Amino acid sequence: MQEKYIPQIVEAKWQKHWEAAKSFKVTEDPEKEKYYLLEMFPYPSGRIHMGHVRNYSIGDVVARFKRMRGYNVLHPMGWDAFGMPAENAAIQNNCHPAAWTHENMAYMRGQLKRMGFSYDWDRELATCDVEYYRWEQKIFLQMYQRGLAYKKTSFVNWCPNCATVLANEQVEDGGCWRCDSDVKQKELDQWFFRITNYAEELLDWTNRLPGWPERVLTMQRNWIGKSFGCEITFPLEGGEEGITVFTTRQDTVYGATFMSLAPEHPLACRITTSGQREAVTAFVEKIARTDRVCRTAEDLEKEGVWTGAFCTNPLTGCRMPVYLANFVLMEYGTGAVMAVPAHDQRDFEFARKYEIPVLVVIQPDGENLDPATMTAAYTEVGTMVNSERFNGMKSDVAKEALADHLAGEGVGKKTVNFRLRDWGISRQRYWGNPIPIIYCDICGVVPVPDQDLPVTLPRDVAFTGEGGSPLARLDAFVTVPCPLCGASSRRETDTMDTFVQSSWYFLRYCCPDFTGGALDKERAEYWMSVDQYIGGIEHAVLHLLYARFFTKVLRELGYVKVDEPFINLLTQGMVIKDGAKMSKSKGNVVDPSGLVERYGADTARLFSLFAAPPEKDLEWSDQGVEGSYRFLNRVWKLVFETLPFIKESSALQPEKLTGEGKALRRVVHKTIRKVTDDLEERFHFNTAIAAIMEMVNGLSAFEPKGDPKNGAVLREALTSLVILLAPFVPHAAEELWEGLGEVGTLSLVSWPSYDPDAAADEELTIVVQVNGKLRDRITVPVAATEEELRSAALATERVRPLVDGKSIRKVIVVPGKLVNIVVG
RNA sequence: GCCCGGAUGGCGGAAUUGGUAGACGCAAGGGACUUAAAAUCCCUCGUCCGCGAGGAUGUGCCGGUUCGAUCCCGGCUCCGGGCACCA
Repeated sequence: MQEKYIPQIVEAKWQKHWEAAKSFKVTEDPEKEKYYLLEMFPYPSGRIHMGHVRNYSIGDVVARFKRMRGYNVLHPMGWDAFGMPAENAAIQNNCHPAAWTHENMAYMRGQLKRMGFSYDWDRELATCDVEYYRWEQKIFLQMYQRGLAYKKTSFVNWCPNCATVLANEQVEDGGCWRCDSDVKQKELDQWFFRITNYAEELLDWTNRLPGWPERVLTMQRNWIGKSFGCEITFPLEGGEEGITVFTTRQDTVYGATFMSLAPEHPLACRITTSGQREAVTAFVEKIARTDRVCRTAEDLEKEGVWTGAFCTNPLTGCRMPVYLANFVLMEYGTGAVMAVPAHDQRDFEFARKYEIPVLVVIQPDGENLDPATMTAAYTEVGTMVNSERFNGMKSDVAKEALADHLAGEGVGKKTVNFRLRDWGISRQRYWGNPIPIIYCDICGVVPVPDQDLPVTLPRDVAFTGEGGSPLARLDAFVTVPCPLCGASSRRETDTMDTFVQSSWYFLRYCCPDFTGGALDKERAEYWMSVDQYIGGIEHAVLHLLYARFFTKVLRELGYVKVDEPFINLLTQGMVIKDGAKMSKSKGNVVDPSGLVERYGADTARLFSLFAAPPEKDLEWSDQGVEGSYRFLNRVWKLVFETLPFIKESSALQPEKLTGEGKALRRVVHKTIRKVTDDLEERFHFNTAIAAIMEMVNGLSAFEPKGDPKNGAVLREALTSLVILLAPFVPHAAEELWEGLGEVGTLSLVSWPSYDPDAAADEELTIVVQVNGKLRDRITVPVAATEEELRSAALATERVRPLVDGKSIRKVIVVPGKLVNIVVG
């Protein structure tokens, strides 16, 4: 080995070695226990950033550690390669999204390889490759056959000037991001996945994923939003039909004084009286002009319009005017709300504005609400009033009783409702997976037949950003004969949401070269589920929920057997600098390439692992990077300078060690224990590295290096040190391993186990407290009995004056820890 | 508003089950080496009092449980995140 540590040379050497030897290639081996480690795959945006470095460094430590622990480790990497930025780049720079994406992938692949991550590159996949997305089309059609994919109309953001659909993030202040025109709501026919079918199961399993962070599970539970209540039907005056509402507050039904419908409610138009028609039409149109973000803003003023119609409260017979209200959402519940102004804040504000009567049906304890003087709705539990037979009951008890009563009267029933909505997957974009559907005027919606799959994305399209999806303007793509009747028909030109691709990529990694279908069942069964998934908290809901849903769908379709895709989840914190997330606009971006050029990949990895535990935000520090680099230099120097003393060493005879040699060996084995625990149980890489640093400090200070009887123990210390470093700084560790004269690739050697006897202390420091205050420390043999501890503690010089002349009330002895003397 | 987190030296953080608070690193100060600087090595480093031995105090604030609380309980303050007209 060289005297001087030159990371650039060392790293290039070992990266070449691993690549040539295919050190990290894995195959399914039933004899070995598998471990599937996965980091969220990147979007090929151009170059990797510090967040990637951190995410993938964390993952690589785990992968390398588990590999050394003897697991058959699947550690793949690929590209979330479809998406809008590629299309934006095409519009702006006149280059094809495919070319842009492939260039980025090539560059970023080089960057990842330069970091020395131990991926099985033979399993690399890109979701924009037809060999990937063709299977997704097949899955889509299977879902369609089962009714899990279906079409319905839905609203999208629409720029009338560009004549194109906008994603939510392309709407800025209610205007188009490119031309600033006012964004309108446009109703389009779109494809949906029936995720709501799985709401109950998705919710249920949140209680069976102990390896997930609690806050992610909480977010998912909130997102699914299960609530218990009743459906109640209010008959419409002068008609057969009624309005059905969902409510969780059936205890307030006697206080319902009007009805609110979503402006989009199908009944809205039909029940409007001629006198109110003009006002209602104006209101509905106004709502259609508001974009979705404003529509659901908190501070939006409650507004509505009376339809001229009335319905009847089925319990009181009370006549209730039917309004349309801007805050009622068609997507939730039934799109209709029974309005109880006395006990719902929104209804209260609405009633005050339109001078609708307020009727109190729940009184708080020790108070007497008067509708005339109330300034806010009372929403807590109280005593029922004005509610006939339920008067005097506690409102929370009445909830149950009323549910039964409504059912008995035939006007309502108990029900549950979910906040979760079906997943709209249609995107009016080019750079995505084409939805394999054909529309025929005669046969209707026709799935693309199996033998015609895949529907490949045509290359020769023009990108202007105007006039909608480029696919829709490509006649050669759109016009096809109907597979059933042969008549000229049209292809679906929408592509799938990119979240669809990321919902099953982890399954395809199990068998990326499989040509017989989406998944090779046998291989998928061997590897699934993912044992450890690592990625950013920003995916807590959407990606992680969709992937769970998709796994369940694929289970139903017979592709996999598992219920859940990810057993353990680690959500790593952000990389921040000067207290803020790194961003171009803040000018606080640290480019990984510059860092790697200057210090090498090992230093970059070491710092991002040492500076903070993985789930916390990491504050970037240039001086901290220097420190990590200094540490590696110290390790290098230590090994290099100790080398001459271990050359001739004989076999290690632990029982013959004494004094400093024995103490050194104790440090070594304690460190192995500590690092193993931190990696295995806790993922506390920062404390593992701290322990290794302490061991290096100990080794550097070890004086009798030249004593031949210490040669063997020094050899053990150095080889252990290098192995412990291997998951964190693999290149330097490989080189040092070779320098020590060891054979084989370090990345593939076995992780050491510690010797409990060697790690055991002979003496312990015991703390002596008087009345809970630390007064002295005593050193005792490990085997000291409680009685010995007690008398030793009482006898020390510092303790005696504090105890003399006072009565000892109690002595608490905690073996191995402390003695506390309580005097009075 | 609701639901989660979190608060420890100048800074990042450690303390794994209620038992030595501040490991490890960074920064800072002092010293060695050098013509000099860089690099490297050694020492000091929570605060206050004391020449010193040592003492007092200290984990956001107030209180409680306990022989003993960064850790458990109750009440607050501040910071971060998620959800937010969800009927």
